[in-house]
Amino acid sequence: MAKQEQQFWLMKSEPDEASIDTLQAAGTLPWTGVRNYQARNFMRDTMRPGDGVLFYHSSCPEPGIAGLAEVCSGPYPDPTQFDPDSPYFDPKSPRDTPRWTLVDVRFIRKTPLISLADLRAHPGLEEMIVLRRGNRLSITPVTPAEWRIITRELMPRA
DNA sequence: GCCAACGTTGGC
DNA sequence: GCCAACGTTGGC
Repeated sequence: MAKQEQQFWLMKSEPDEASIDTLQAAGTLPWTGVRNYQARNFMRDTMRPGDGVLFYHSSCPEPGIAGLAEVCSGPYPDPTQFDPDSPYFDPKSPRDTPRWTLVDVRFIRKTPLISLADLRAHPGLEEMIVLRRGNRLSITPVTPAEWRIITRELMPRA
């Protein structure tokens, strides 16, 4: 069987809810709460264990990449869609054909914050989806070239 | 708090 | 299937 190529992603999280420190403390976290079909489809159809993840802090005083993680499970139903006490409860999601799917993410390491300004200023990152005007997608693919630039040139040590 | 961008909903 | 209204995201 041919070895699958590693893929790369940027995943946004609001640090008030789950920061890189939350992930570090937990070790792994289920990526709950995604309620956007495009982002769900990435988790359900495309992500694989071992894929690299740029952990991004959004909607906070210092938005930017705060650490590295990796996908560590296959897709499975997001349990919060069935929990009436959860803010992510979706009463329209059928039990037998759950609407929302997630993957687990494992902590690798924290990094000094790479701000949006840092990303915008760095050659080779101009096309990153997260930098596009009006972008709201919480999970976006990162190209191997972008991953290499970010992890090798913007993250000191290793 | 503002507001641009964009996804979703629902009437028709 | 169109599209206006509405809600949410997320940087600033």
